[in-house]
Amino acid sequence: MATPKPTPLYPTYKELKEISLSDYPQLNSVFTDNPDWCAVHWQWGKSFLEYTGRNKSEHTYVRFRNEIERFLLWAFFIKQVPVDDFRKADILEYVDFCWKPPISWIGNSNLDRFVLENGYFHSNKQWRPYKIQAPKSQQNKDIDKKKYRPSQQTLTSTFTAIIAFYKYLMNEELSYGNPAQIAKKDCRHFITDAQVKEAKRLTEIQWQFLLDTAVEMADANPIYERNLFVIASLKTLFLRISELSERKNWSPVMGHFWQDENENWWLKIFGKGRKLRDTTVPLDFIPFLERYRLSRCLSRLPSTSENNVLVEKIRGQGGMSSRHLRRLVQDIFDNAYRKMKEADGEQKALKLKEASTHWLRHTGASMEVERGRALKDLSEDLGHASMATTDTVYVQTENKKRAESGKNRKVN
DNA sequence: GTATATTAGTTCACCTCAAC
DNA sequence: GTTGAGGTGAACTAATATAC
Repeated sequence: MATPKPTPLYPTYKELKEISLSDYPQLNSVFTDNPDWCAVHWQWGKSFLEYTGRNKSEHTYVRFRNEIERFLLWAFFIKQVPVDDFRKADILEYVDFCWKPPISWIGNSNLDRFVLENGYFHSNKQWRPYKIQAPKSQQNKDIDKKKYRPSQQTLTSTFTAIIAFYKYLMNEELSYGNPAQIAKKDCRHFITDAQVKEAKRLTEIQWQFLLDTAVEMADANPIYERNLFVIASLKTLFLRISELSERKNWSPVMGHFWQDENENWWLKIFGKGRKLRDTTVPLDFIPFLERYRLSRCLSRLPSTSENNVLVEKIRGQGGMSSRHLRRLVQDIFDNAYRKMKEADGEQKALKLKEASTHWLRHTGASMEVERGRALKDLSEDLGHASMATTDTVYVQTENKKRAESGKNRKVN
């Protein structure tokens, strides 16, 4: 039997909120051409996703939308059984499907689900529920679709989403059990991972090189003052890229730098999980703040009431999106990579090519650990809810001990 | 502390619009 | 009118908050 063609089921949250099926001709035909329960289940999915979009972060919406969409597509077209009739075995069957989806359900590029044309949202025929990601090293697009395998993380997320979906249905008294919860324990695709993670950080030398490059670029062309300020902030203040960017419920402004009664500088940060924190601002960082402010024709140091955006757009108004901030950082990485390759050879520069913005947070924090900063203080500056996170991710006390004790083993 | 749930970062492709 | 700064949507992986 030929595998049915997949079709998108849910648009973005903004579009879902005001969806009218008469504007979605192909989506609508899915319900007229299939058993009645399909339309009912689509409505269940819709209300679950609306609930997610309303109460959770936009990332969670996207995450759950993708999973619920796939799950329903499988139930509609492959299994052809209503999801409230599913047992553990059915969920396991679905996960096997996710582990190795049919080639015709895998794409290799990002495509819109729906295309607006003449006032109608047409389902994009090219869209696929799964996507194979070519590794950064091999950019050619003809990667073999048979090689598609979701990562362990992805598999976990799949379960998480379906479990959350069933929980919602149970609360609404639409389903009487949570088969996904039980199936997870029996899934044969999970492997226990005790591998030592490779540190995602730059060495002291690489960081120095990066900073020098940024300073040089800013000296040569003031347009790069912004890039310099961004990388200095990310590394020295251990920021996440999102914490510098404009978000729906928070706009970082210069006034978030403030001084306590002992003239210590602090920066107010709105972090992950809607947590507000103050991070210490070292004296060494102040000159970088000053030079960026002077390049923007602001006073040398910010005042508490100042509401100029923290990082300014060159064109347009308002704060920057995380996407473009990332590009600014990448620009410096690229330049530093080229320079280091010329100076010290490809091998030494390689890390600069691999590095991404989050590495700066890691680099800053790890260097603090090496300088002997108390774990508790560091944990507060990073904005972690628990010190255990700081230890496992940044310090890796256990691995260091193990490496040390294993180092001097003899061969004979 | 561990396991689970949620939220963020990464990368790609393509789009839009402000400033020259 | 170009052009490049900046935006959006997508699918994935990583980080980390929170429940247990």
